[in-house]
Amino acid sequence: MGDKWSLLIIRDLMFSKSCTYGDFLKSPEGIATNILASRLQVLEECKIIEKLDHPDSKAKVLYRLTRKGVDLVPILLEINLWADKYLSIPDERKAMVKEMKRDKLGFIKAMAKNWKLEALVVAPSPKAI
Amino acid sequence: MGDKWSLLIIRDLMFSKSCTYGDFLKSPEGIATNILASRLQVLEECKIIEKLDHPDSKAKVLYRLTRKGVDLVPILLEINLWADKYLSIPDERKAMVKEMKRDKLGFIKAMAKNWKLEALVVAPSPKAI
DNA sequence: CCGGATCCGTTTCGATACTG
DNA sequence: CAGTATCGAAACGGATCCGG
Repeated sequence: MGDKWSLLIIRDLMFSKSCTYGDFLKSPEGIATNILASRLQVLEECKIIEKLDHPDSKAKVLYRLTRKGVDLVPILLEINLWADKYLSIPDERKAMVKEMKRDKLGFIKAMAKNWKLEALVVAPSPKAI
Repeated sequence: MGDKWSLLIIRDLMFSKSCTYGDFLKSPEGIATNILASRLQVLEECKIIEKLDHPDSKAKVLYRLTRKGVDLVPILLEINLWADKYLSIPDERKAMVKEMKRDKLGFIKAMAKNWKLEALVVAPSPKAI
């Protein structure tokens, strides 16, 4: 499951707000629908992501990183740092990389914490508030 | 160049003593000769590895990580830590992972240092001494 | 509409045999 | 030893169709 597309899905889950099938499709790299579906399935079987019912509509599905998935953050972080040094990085991600550099451990902890918060926030629909 | 085989080549260069075409072929994963050749070429084009003449024989070729390649160490390290937590790791690598955990920064620095030493050691043939 | 599944032409991969 | 050549198998990707 360490292929290009899986990595991009994980990246989107971590660093963008992407969490639905449609979100991943919109990613600039342009994944095909069949590839996306198969990768999501593999990642779910590996227990790196999990499916949740979307609070708003039955037709939507939420994807979320599991603990095993969140533990991939340090790897993605190092990849970002390397890419920042040797490749060109999209502007929108520069601030994040800067923060990674400034406080690596803090960044990782913040990510893990965000995940717990989001678990609570997602459950009740915004409309229900 | 972030595919399975390229990663394994880099891993071998970093953590095993592998540095020739033949060494990589002997890796337990069993890469095919044509794939190996193509990946070595790509990695060289990306300036992650470089070719050197083998000091002993014209027929041999040494591959070595460049600075850009050595800078991948933190990524491989984090992958090892994750794999150690969630997958089963070969016994021979357990000691190394333990050392990585104990002193992450020290490990990375040691790797970088080793590289400079090896650069000096490799140049003159052992026979010439 | 959203989340997929299916079909199909094209590209890439990879095992083996072979060459310098 | 360090690679090419060949060729079947697998993966990709685009378009389209299906179910809730």
